[in-house]
Amino acid sequence: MLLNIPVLNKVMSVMAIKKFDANVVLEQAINTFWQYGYHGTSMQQLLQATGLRPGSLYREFESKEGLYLLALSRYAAATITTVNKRIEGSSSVLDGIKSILVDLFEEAQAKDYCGCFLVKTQLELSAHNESILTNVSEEFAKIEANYCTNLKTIFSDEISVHYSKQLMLVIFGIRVYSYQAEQPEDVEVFILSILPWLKEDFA
Amino acid sequence: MLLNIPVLNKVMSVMAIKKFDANVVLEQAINTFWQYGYHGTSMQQLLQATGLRPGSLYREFESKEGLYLLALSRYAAATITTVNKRIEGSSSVLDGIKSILVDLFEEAQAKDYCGCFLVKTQLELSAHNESILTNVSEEFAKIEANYCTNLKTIFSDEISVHYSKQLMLVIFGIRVYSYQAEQPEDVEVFILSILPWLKEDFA
DNA sequence: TTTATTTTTGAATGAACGTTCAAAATGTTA
DNA sequence: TAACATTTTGAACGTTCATTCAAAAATAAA
Repeated sequence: MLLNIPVLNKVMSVMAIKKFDANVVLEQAINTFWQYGYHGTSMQQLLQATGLRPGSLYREFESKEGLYLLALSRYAAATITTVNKRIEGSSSVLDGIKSILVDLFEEAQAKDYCGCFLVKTQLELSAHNESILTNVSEEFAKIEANYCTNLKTIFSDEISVHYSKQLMLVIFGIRVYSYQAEQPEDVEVFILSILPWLKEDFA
Repeated sequence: MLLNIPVLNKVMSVMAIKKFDANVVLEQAINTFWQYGYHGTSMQQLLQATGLRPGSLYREFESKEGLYLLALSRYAAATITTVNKRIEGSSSVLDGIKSILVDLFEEAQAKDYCGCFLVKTQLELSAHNESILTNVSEEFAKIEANYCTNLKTIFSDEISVHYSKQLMLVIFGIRVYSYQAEQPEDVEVFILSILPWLKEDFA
């Protein structure tokens, strides 16, 4: 295989091909970190999960922390994409948001449920690594801004800002409350009782 | 000092006195674990925080895990006590609850804010230790039941159950959302917009 | 085939981890 | 003072941690 990457007027050829797909490896790393946390995950676990040897993993990702940061930003990007796809695929913005919240509750019924990677990172690492805290906060700000943008197609700017704050708080609440045993009898009713404006559907 | 502890018809005398107060040590351990998490806290840190030598600490608490579990249950007990004292010291149950929520937001402004020890434990250790997960869930159930009991002095049983669920979700939400930068302009207004029933004051 | 370049391998490394325990210190009783 | 029960001490232990790097393998161009 010849890649023909022009670098400084030269043509580089690749003499050995990577045996692994970095995207797949990242996905596996996300799942491991997500479940066990940063300090709770050992390199051994990551090597096992990815099937890589230490040398290869370090050549590609620099360090455990480097791998974690990449996993984190990958996860954050996927989150926003998922939200928007869900809203687009719904009959209305409010219906989309409502179904996102209902799903959060229902995901939590899975026995391997492990909450939100961003939230877990925030709580675990806020005391260790200020830059990660900033990093995660920025991602949450993006997510909130994204909800706000969607709400502005229905509500005034002021109300959209307010509702998107409520939304974030409730999402965080669901993310933690879901760990507790049983689901409310009717999840949708419960959500609408906290965020009644989700009922008014301007579709 | 003679303690005179009767054990099996004998009188035991204490020949050497403990130099530390186990309650103080526990408090110091709580603060360290609370801030850095279980895996993020090393025995070295705990020895430094408590001023104990490894032998003394292990003689008293068995292991790192033993110390953590004791710290956790101590923290949980203090939580319920604090809630009830706050409600008792308020002009009404609803006013007490409202002020608890407002305080949660304001605590988060402290630069050494580290959220809720129980929530952090739940998120960090749910994948490692099923018994801790159960433990924490039980504590949350107690806290929810305690809110419910207080609400029943005002509302019907059914409504109290419902409202205490809302309350727990919102508390979790505040606990996580607070990490994000700025406080809402008017915290009380924000809280009342999510839990409007806190407004109706039957004092 | 030789040369060139990149990737994989995996044993080895030093540091940090949680934990132990024999010896010393402590303070009361006899 | 001697005998004792209890606590403190802290060096040492074996393990696991994240990480490294010289050597081998892989692949394509010359």
